[in-house]
Amino acid sequence: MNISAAAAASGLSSKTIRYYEDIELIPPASRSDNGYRYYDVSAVEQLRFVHQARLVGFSVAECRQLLELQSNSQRHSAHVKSLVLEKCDQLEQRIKELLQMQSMLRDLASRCSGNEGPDCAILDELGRGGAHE
Amino acid sequence: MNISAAAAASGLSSKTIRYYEDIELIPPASRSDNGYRYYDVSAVEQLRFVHQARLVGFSVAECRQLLELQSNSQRHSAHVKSLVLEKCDQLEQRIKELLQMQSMLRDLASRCSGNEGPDCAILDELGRGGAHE
DNA sequence: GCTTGACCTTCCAGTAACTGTAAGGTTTAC
DNA sequence: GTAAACCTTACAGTTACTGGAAGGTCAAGC
Repeated sequence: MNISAAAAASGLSSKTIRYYEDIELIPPASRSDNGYRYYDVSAVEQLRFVHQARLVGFSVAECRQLLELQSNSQRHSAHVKSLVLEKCDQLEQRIKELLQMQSMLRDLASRCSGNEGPDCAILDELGRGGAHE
Repeated sequence: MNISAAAAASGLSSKTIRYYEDIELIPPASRSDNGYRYYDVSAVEQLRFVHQARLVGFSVAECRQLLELQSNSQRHSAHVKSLVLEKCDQLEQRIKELLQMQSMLRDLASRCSGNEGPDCAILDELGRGGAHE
């Protein structure tokens, strides 16, 4: 299939597939006589693999690692699992940070009357370095 | 005070302060005779303002808006408040996404035995596009 | 046979928000 | 007088794409 069909089947965009080939995350696609990229079932599966890995939060560099593990029959599944659990922890950390930001924002909003006048506790607090907690 | 003292007082790095000046987020700092940037109390307050706004999740472009509002005595505090509440919603959305990623990862991890063998449900699932939910 | 639209190709630039590094001037302390 | 610790500018690199230009190819319809 051509690149746009492979894109549809994998969930990536054509542009992104070309980009991944460019940075050598995936091997160069084979080509039809006209020079168009051509993808078979296993190539599409690899694209889907990368797409899914990105969706759950792995960076492109980490996807590279995962692809290496996938093609390595000497791998230990414990290694793969530890990458997943580590990513889990990173997400947890990030979620905590976002929750804290959100609570600071809610706190700021609650102090502001939100009317037609210029007096604003939010601006005052930010200027004083007042986003605490 | 010099830039490094201003950095310490505002929470930004010297590099970041120069960068903000470069992109005209903040006005050019005044200069001492030797050409060094010089910051007075109100300049530092502005730096702190930006730092705090970034900390709670505003983009640089949004910081620009906030600084404009801060310097505009005709502002309505309702406007500021609505920016804060909107950012709150965006954070909530992002947190939901991260939670979902995390739950997909946990699900993947739970299916993998994590031992010395190569068989790995995580790699299988990613290849099948199996990170669902 | 020709045109039109939807594909495909490559290549280069831009995005966000910095950070790193190089090359060099200044100040301060010993 | 020299070394450490500042400061300056300018340019490249990071992450993960996305947009756009310029041009080749293919299938359908007239």
